[in-house]
Amino acid sequence: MSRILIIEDEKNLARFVELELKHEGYDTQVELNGRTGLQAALDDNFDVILLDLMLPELNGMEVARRLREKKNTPIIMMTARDSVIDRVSGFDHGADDYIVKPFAIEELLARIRALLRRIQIENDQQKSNKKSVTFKDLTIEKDSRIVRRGDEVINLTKREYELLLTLMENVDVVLARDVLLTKVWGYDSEVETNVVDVYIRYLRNKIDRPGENSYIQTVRGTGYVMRS
Amino acid sequence: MSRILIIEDEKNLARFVELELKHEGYDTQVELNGRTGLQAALDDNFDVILLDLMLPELNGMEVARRLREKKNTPIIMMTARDSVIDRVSGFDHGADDYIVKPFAIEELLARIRALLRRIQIENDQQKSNKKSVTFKDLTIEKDSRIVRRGDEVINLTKREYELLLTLMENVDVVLARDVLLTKVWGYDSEVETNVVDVYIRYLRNKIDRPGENSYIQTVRGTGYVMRS
DNA sequence: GTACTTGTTTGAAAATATATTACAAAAAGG
DNA sequence: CCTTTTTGTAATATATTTTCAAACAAGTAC
Repeated sequence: MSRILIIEDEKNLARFVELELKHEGYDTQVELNGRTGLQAALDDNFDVILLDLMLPELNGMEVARRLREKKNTPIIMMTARDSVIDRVSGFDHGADDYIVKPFAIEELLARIRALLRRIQIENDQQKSNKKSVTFKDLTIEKDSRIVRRGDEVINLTKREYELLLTLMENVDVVLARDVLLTKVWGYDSEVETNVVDVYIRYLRNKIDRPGENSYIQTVRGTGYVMRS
Repeated sequence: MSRILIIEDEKNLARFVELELKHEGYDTQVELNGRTGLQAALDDNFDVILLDLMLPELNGMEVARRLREKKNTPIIMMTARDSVIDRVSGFDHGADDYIVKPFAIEELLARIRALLRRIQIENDQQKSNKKSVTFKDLTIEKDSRIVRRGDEVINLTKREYELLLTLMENVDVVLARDVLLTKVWGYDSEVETNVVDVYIRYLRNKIDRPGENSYIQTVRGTGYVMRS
């Protein structure tokens, strides 16, 4: 079930849209001003955000801009009647679609469906599309499988490479040993979890510089993480 | 078993719906007008209220509005087809879903199930789905497991972290020692309840500032709580 | 005030988690 | 085949955490 955040200060409209969306089976949340709306959008992972342009405390444009610094949650901007300028700058600030008030609920529903579909397709494509991954001065070129620390090329074995890639594709997410095990060794692997530790050590030997803190942090009792 | 209140003046329809709901295993009660319906809804704790829009003595909109002043019992509004205009124009009545008469009983059942599920999920999820949790100037980022008091990062062990998270996901709820034990140490843990006290102390040492009141309050004879 | 209950603090032992190492088995590359 | 490299295991060492229990402090009831 898709989750939709409604940021709208006109309570009646917010309530009405919420009801309609729930009726359609979406999971919704309403925030009545820009500040709490932005907070909710950052704290939580919504599939779509319906964002009013005119908001108290923090206007819609500003909410979109600040959200975009951290996240790519798709935004449908709700603007007052035909202000073309708003439209243009709305897109500039990271809206993915817009709808002009007053609108028929059916049109909104159609736009949400279209956006969800579009995002879905983009996501599928994008995952396999990123060509390189970076963490500080470490880079991985996926096509060539070349790993560099600064200018220096680092030779990794297959397992080492995949373990590092997994960690680097999840910067700031603590990954438990068994998660790493299924991601790198496969869901049906029957190796001891200790191999993860051993490979972390191999990686640390190859990528870290003596005296400096390791790029790969241990979170005792939980797993490993590369912290930005 | 879920309890459902049916507020509907057409006796045949009310009777039919009641029968079907009982057949599905719900516990039901019927009220035939708005006044007694509202009274019943206030007096008793139902899981869902089926509310007809057109009612004698007090119409559905008014029932919903007055109920909402006191309670958040989920409401499914039953509207006639031609009152669709009502919902579009300014309605602020506090329904959680609606169904248009005449409806197939299966649709009603599906909407009740969906609503019950939604409520359930909302209750749990608001806690566990968020990426971060906040209490005053304390924040927890769940992915990275980083805990901050203001700008300062606080290092917690696994147990400390889970205990704090549990307390912060239940702000203003007093949690008994044995509840904390099952939530943090697991339902089959066999440690003394005193370890909870010990860990509360560790947490206080790490998160409180000298001279200030502790963020974690003791409720003598009961347990601990973080009060907002 | 005294007895009693409940919560706090402590230090040390026990349990656990992680790091490190050496080595054998398996795979890859000639 | 033989050599080299990679992979996984197991044992040991080290570091950290968890737990317990006892002493102490603070409330509560009489």
